[in-house]
Amino acid sequence: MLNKSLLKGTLNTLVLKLLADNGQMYGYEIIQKIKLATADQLQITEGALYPALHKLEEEGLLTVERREVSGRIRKYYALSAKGKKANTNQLEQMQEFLNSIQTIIQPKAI
Amino acid sequence: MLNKSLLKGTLNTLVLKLLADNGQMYGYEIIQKIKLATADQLQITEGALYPALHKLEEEGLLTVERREVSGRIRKYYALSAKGKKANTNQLEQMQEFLNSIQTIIQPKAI
DNA sequence: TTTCATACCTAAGAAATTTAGGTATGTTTG
DNA sequence: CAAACATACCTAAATTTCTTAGGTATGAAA
Repeated sequence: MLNKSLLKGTLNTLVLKLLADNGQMYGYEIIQKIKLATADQLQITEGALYPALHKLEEEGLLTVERREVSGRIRKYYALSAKGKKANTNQLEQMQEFLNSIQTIIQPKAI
Repeated sequence: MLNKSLLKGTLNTLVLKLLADNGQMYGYEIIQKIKLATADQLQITEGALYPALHKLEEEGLLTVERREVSGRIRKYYALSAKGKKANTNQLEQMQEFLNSIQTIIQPKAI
């Protein structure tokens, strides 16, 4: 597990991107997916994800649909039109941010 | 200027790396260097940097030396032995973190 | 002589996350 | 079959990190 403070500020962007790629997902699934995709390097906590999802929904970036699957209730989230635009913007910004970081942390970059 | 929330958690690592590359720097210089190196994309505020430097010093990662240059006082910071180790570790973690992020945000990565 | 750049600082508030709980059902295992 | 584990949701207090918005002081430029 990486330094947790590195994660700050990236969660929303990751969530939007995952929903853009997968159409719809529920919270628990998002957590597992990130763990799996990063070989356990990134472990999102439920205490971070659920409030983040609620906020994104409140802001109109996500739509929700409650569905019962094998006795348990899942809340499936998907991108709204506004969410799709936000995803595009945030991915762009994230990429520029990563490039900026790289210019500094690459050996003898400056 | 990029989304500011993306910066969270990366400042310490950037500072350590800059000091590792440049030997010693003072606060104001660090801010200018980051601006320059990232073509104004990353703008560290003084309110973020100075407390961060104080904390790193308090933790024993940095050493300080006050020097007067052309009528003004500068506080030159450099890495301690502990700071050098921290730099190495944090760079490694940062790189893994960036890789993790990339596996998710690259088009159709999952 | 006023403005801008340099150079340091702090404190209140906001934002994002961690930690540490809680509830409940289904599945696996000893 | 009972206990443990996995699934699936949730919240609230505390912590960390950063922004915002000040403040002080000197030197250079307009």
